[in-house]
Amino acid sequence: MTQSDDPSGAGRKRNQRGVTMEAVGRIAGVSQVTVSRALSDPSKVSPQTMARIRDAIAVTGFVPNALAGALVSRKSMMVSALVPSITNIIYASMLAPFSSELKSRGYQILLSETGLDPDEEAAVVEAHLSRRPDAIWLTGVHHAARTRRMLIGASIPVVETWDMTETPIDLCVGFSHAASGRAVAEFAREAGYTKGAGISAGDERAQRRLGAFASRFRELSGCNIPVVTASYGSIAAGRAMLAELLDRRGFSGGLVACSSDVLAQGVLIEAAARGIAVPTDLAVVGFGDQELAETVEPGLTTIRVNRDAMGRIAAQALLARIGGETPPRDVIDVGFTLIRRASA
Amino acid sequence: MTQSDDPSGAGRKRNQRGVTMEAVGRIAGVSQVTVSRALSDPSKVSPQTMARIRDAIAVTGFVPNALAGALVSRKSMMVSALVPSITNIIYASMLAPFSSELKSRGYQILLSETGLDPDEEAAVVEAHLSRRPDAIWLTGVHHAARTRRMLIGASIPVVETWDMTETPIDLCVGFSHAASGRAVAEFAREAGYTKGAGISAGDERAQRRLGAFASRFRELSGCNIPVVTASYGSIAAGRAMLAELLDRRGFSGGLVACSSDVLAQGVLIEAAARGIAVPTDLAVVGFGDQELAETVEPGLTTIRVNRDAMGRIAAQALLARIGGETPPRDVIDVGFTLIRRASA
DNA sequence: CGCAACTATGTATGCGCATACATAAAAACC
DNA sequence: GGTTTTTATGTATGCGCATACATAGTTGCG
Repeated sequence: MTQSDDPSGAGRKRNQRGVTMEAVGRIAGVSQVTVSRALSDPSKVSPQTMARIRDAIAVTGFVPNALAGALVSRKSMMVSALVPSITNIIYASMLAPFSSELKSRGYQILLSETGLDPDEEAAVVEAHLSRRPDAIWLTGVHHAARTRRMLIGASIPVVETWDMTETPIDLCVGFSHAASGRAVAEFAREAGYTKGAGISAGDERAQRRLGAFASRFRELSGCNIPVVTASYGSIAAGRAMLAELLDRRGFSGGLVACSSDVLAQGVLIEAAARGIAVPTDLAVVGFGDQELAETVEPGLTTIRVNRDAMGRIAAQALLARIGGETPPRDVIDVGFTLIRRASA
Repeated sequence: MTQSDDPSGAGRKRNQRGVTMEAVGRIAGVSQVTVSRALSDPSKVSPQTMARIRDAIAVTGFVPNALAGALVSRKSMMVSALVPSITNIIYASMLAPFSSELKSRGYQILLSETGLDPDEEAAVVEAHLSRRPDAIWLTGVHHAARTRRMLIGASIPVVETWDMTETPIDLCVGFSHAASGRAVAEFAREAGYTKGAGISAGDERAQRRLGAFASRFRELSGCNIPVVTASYGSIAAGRAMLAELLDRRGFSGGLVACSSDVLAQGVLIEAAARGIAVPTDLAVVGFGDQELAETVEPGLTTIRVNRDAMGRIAAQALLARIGGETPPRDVIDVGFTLIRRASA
């Protein structure tokens, strides 16, 4: 018995701040279900009752317990989002439209960083699944076997983003990193650059872009080009890697493809510091089309990926799946565009 | 009766993918509680039983339902984080250490963007409280009255960050925006700048910084200085605002204080485009000490705020409160530092 | 050997809500 | 005016787990 052995009537002391629908109902003179209905579908409740319930809610400061609601209804109204890093604007800028699209439909975001390690991702996925999200967003398409198993077992909609695969766990919204690298090589050829080099960050996708760039460049020009790898894509790393190419790799000009705009900005700064003219003596191509690409001097030629669309489309695909629809395609390639500015 | 009227034995069809502790226990030959104990405190279960349970979990792919656990234990192991925008590196870089600190203690982050509108924040706070977080992080100290009421009513630890107040809802970890603005004015005086101007983003905290800068500048130099406001702190806005100052506000040199490093970068770019020498003809001071401040040319003089410490300290303060400790101080000022580089 | 203390497990219960089903009263219909 | 339909509400139930309490079996100790 929760209430009945509390003769004082108010039944309040049992837990300091636990206003429930039961308590609201008692004040409004109705039962718990009626309160529940008033909140989920006011048309099912008479206007007078509605008013009394509203007053009771205001008086008590009642906030419904979504945990209990989720437990019984099997709908948590939460969507998990797993990104490698929230401080990386690339991921954050996909997350923002994703999140806002879902918020407008009443969903909340359970966010975690996974780093770039598949095992860490698996642990995070497990923690998230224990919260019973209604859907889940993953960054990338390479996951631990256990991750795939858990996600399939959970039988919830899953969207993998920021990459392409023929075999999605469920849905995939992204683009081909290899194709973007090749596009830069093809641009280099068309623009007449016969020498080249690459600067990559250490993560697998960056290396895939630069690897594809280098091998396509070789196919088209017949010559091998140096690719150097920084552990992390910072401006400082971009400067250091250009120095490395020039001072120790025998690179002496041509087109430098970078795995991110930030690295490319470092290259521009180092070139300026050395008095190397861009694009005359050195051409630079970035990746990402962040704001800085347009504003640095010279403007940065780069690959634009529609991150906003990716976030939005991923959210819509999940919402459709949650609604039981079978989407026409499991895999959506949002593509990319090479934006030519002054740097190459 | 959940199981007993299912004569087929396995008792599985009732809900496609709902492996429960009950089901795991049936396979391992123990009861539901024993499974619960095995997971929460293995020392309470015999090694043989533990092994059987582990096998059963592996076979079924069981993932505990944290919603149910949270409902009964009244501990959700979730912490809410409310930030104005996740794409703003300022907030994201506080969030990252905050999140990682909490993750190491088993907490997950429920994240939402609030924008800069107090009413929107109130709605988000309500949605979060319905999920019964064990604590909550807010950005800023100005909230709707309803927000304060809800948070006090929820009786959970609350930390307000990225600002200072004498009257925190619960805890406050931040710094004084006004003091940072005054510090720039005092630096200007000491460095010998007698003329000045300000460029602010539209949000209240930015305006507070620039307002304090302008009034302190006036106190020290006796002259009024123009302050222009951009709705949003972008590079393009920084360029446009410098143009505005020069072309329409009669500003002709001296020190320009900007409410963010990004705006300051725009100023540097516009100055370069106009052939104005920095710092000789125009001195520039930013705010935030983002990576670009160190790498742009000339290096940007700016205010550094230890965002990493703020995130970490806020997390630790919340954890202490959750653990029932009474912290020595409710309000922690992490301060700021003026970093002098070449731009001023 | 007898009783206390401990170990390993089980039974009972309810967290707060949504859902299925039941019911009373009012409205609609021929 | 009686029957059907609709409206407004209530009763009963259980989601999956943690917690309090109960109960065998086991060990310790004088």
